[in-house]
Amino acid sequence: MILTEGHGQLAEVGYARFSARELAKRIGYSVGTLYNVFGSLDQLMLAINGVTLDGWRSYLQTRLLAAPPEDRLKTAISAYFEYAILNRHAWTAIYDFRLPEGVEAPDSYARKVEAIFDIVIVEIAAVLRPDRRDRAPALARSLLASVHGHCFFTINATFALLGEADPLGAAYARVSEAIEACNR
Amino acid sequence: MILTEGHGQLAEVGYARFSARELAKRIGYSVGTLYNVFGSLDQLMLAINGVTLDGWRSYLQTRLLAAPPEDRLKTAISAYFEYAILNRHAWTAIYDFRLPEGVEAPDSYARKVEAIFDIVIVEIAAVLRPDRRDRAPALARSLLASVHGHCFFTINATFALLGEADPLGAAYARVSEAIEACNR
DNA sequence: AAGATCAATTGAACATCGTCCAATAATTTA
DNA sequence: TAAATTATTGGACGATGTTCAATTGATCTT
Repeated sequence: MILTEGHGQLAEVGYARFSARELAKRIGYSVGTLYNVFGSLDQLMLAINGVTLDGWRSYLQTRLLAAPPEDRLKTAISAYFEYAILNRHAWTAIYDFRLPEGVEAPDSYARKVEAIFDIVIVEIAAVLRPDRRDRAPALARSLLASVHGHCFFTINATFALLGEADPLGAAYARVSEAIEACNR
Repeated sequence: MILTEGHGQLAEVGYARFSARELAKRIGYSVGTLYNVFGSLDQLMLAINGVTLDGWRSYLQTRLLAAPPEDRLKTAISAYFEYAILNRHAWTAIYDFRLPEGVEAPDSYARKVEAIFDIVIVEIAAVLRPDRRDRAPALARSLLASVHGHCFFTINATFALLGEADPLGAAYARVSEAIEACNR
């Protein structure tokens, strides 16, 4: 309940204007309680970003459920963009927020990231030649990065600045080429 | 001088811990002066990120000057990564910082981004079939996004978390495939 | 040289933030 | 019921972005 409200506030105002005090006000507790529960703002942010990751994974899964077999990859990429655009602030907060140097994210958080990654691995593997399926994880990582770049440049207006009219199409083209190259 | 010192502070402490008051202290002026000169923290950040963009472009150009003709693209991608890694904090600040909604970056800033983009266009065009050279701008935008994604996941530890051992190699593979596909 | 005009610079004041922690309230245990 | 444990509070602290009347410094006029 703290987390859903926190996620809500983050989605509204964005990472830069997110405030623990404001969240405390919204859930009807005092600031101190938030700190007793989470220990620090960093841990709270981590937990809220975890909610976003869960929602993102869930969105991808739902969209893929209704995807025609021949269009699953396109659906996955579209869903990636859609969630980011529909949840601009929460999505960008995943990348805006960084743990202090040296501190690394707990396993629970890493698993949420891996869960999204795993969805993509399956889809990539499905379109690879059977004897090349072992390349799916590495290819999925790389294509996830490519799609992320396209999505990020869409959301932070870099593409708009450069006059790119079809970021989604470009992302899909790059993914298709890579898979084709791997299957050749 | 304000800007170089500001860029220095940003490179040291990172965007999250950057402070106008601290910068004022470093340059021997008061906070108010900083605001008189730049109007707001946003404008100051924009100007400092502009310094980073200039440095980045300059780094790319320098590295390309010494690049063997057959390896120019690989050099460009490597240089992209190198600058980001060598200037973690300043580089990530380009993406951490965002203007308030509705406000867009001034032309001077857009031109700095385009300058980096233009460097890549030239290199892409050089490896495209002459009759496909018109695709260079769009392809450059897309490949820049792909490389950015790989670089970003390298720096924010997503790749480390996923066990990716060779992000640069992956980025280069994706770029090569796209160019090959375009030339086919 | 003195006075007047303009520009540059200051730093205190304000609201807000993350963080801490002794004090208080609520609940559980004995 | 009394004691012990847990949950919650909210004021205090230092630091932040931002503003702006007051001050200093420079330039020009006469």
